[in-house]
Amino acid sequence: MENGMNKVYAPKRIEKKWQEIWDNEKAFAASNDYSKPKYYALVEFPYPSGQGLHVGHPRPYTALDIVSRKRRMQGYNVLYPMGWDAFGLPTENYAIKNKIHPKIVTKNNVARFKEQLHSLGFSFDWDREINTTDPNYYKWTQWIFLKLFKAGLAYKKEMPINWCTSCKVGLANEEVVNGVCERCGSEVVRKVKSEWMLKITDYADKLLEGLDTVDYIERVKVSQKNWIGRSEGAEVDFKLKDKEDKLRVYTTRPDTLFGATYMVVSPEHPYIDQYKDEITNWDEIVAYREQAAKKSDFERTELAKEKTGVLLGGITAINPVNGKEIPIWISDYVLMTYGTGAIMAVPAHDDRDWEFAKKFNLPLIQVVEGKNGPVEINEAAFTDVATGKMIHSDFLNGLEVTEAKEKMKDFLEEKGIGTRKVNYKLRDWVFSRQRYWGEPIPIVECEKCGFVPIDESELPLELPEVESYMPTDNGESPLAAMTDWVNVKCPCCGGPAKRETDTMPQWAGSSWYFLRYTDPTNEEALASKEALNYWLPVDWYNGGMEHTTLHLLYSRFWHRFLYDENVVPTKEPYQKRTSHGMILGENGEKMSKSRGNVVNPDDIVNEFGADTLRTYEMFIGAFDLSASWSEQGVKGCRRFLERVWKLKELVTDETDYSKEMETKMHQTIKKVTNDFESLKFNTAIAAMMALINDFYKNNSLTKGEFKTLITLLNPVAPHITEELWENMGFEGRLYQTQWPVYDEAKTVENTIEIAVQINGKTKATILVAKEEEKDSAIAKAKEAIQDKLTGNVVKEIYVPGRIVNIVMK
RNA sequence: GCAGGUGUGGCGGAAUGGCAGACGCAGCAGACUCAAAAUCUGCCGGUGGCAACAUCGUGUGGGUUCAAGUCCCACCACCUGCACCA
Repeated sequence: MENGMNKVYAPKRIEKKWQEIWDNEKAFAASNDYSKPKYYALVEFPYPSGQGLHVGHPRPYTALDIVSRKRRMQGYNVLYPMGWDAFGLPTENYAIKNKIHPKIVTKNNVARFKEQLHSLGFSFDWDREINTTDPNYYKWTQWIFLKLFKAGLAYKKEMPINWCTSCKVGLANEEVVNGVCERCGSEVVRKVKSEWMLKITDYADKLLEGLDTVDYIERVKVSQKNWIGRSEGAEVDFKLKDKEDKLRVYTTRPDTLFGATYMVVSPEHPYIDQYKDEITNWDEIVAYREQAAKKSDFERTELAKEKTGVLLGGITAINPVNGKEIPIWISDYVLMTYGTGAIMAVPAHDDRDWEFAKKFNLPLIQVVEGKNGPVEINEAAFTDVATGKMIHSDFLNGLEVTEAKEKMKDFLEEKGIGTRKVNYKLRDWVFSRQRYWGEPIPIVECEKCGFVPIDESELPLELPEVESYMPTDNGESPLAAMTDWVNVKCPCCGGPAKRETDTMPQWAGSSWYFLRYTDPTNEEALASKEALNYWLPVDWYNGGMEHTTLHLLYSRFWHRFLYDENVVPTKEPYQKRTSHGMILGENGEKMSKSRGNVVNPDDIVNEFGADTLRTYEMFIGAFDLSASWSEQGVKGCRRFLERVWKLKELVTDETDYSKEMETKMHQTIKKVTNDFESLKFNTAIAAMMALINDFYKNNSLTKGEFKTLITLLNPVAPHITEELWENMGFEGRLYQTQWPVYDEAKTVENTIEIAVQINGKTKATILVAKEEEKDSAIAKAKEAIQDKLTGNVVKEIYVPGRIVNIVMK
């Protein structure tokens, strides 16, 4: 029991001791006993960078560690796994620079990360560790790709890539900073390359509908919806004057068709070349197209969005509803990649069209007015759909906008000049990378048979050893230089063929990793049916806001596809999704080397201990908001743990709760239990701080009270509490103990202090019984404020347990 | 511009429509100490008052209510995404 060494709280010794014990006892291994209730808690697995663990990593890890530890004590079979999202650019760039195999770089980084995570005492099930760069893992990433290919969801397409003119390398968007190469600062241009694409757009509606069935925090749902960007409208055909061809446009406002005064096509629209001979100002058009093509994404978004354009001379269109002849313009505010690449412009009721019309002096025709009469359209476009009423629109006149939309759609379909149409902002997923450090795409290109998938039995298709990890001069992956790897026989006809040399993006391995954790060593399948049936869906997934669009959408897409292929049992992978806020430097700025405000978690563990770091990161503030680091705050948490440690000297032999502390104990259990499940770790810790302040005030506490306290605190500070448990001679291990339960009836004090107010202002407080009747409560209240009852009492309000309010005139 | 979020002491932050500022940090005073650190005790939103107490106070302006940080309307500021998607 008590010995000299344990007089002083020494986290270094205690933490190492318990980490070893937990490892040896496999304390946190998820069981394969599928009869127990399960709980699957998941945090985004890290990219093992060369910098090691950042002080931001432990925030979400500790949060779900708390939930996992608590759930285990409540009798759940908990799966809380960890792994490595280890393919990626920084590793590859490091490998290029230092001429080390990325495999070795990854191995070293993983070892460092693992040691750091281990030192923080997370209850991960290390037996289920996975690594996306392990061929036994990416075998199944490739397997899923083959399934997508066979289902017609993977295809090749010419796409522009970012090309650094100096490095002669294709760059990821993240490597292009302000239009120049991040590494060398040279100009980055567009270069067209044939790329693998995944047809995520086929799943737009399914991904949208699925959101209604899951419990994601609101802003995550909203950004998923915005990213998919569904809009309902119509496609309408405008006849070209004196031609057979029709110019098809997409619009969400078919109701405003009578207000169309011109049309705009994107600079890449095929009609421009098709009618080259009839266009009267061809030179002008060519010049404009060149200028538009040169604009980088940076210029299109960051710079002033002054409208530009040229008139398409010699060609006009006919408005199908009123037969009016209108001009056609070319402008880069119309995108070829959305809708039909052409629009009808209604400047009176669309901000962009209005701006364009003002600049080029084009006419405005108002077709919608306000509910209560005319509105001015010469100052700004009138775009209010909710209150608009149709005018100057023939058969639509007098209708509200929403009615007019439907009536016009019916009309268009009846007359055969248009159809209802749904569009999405979501684009297909560019799946190729011209890089070495990624999963090889398991496809062979045969001159005769085209793209042929390799046979499943040949998976994993492993990365070959190469001399250099540099992409080639013409922008191809380093794999392209490996001719004996590239040249193969066609699996289909046996003729000469070439392997695909592009690799998959980092998003691939992370799109299904949560499935592998359920059965990480399975060689027959990505996971067994039994394991998937039992563990899915993930009950709680937490990750950063930066992943709420792409990673979340991509993994939901793959999961839904695997559901359709009958591989997984649930439509949605994650039942609940939360996001944590960033941890900023002491100065309130983002932590970065250049700002010199980076905090290394190792230093905190060394100086204060892992339990202090964990407690501090949970106490720092609301979990979903960003928070600034404070060394003083860390010290405060260490002080709290010291006070918990020293409490053992005040513990009596009594095993029950004491009379005076009983209510407080039940209240604290209730608060901590609920707060842990609703991300309110800061208030849970505050409640425990308040509890020990009471113990110190009383200068004593019972064994039962201490037991409950350290059990409640265990998920937050697992080492110190386990040590105290052992010191006190309590039975077994703390991590194997039952989570404390509270009695609702005992969470309310028998005598309560309530406020007495006059006209809502507190004047005094009185003591009343838990079930005090209204009459006697009011009588007591009046007695307490006797001298202030000077007016006519018009109303007496009693809220049991809260207040008495006397309303006087 | 659109969407989402946030505005409360010196600071981080608490408050199912019911005593605003729990808990922590910093600060001040005291105890212990030769001294410092650590620890312990007390105080700690503003103004007035020796005090009891009074009065103001949750970004701004209105409103609903016996009662508003909390609900409604209109604004302001900051943060985070998306950004010419017809």
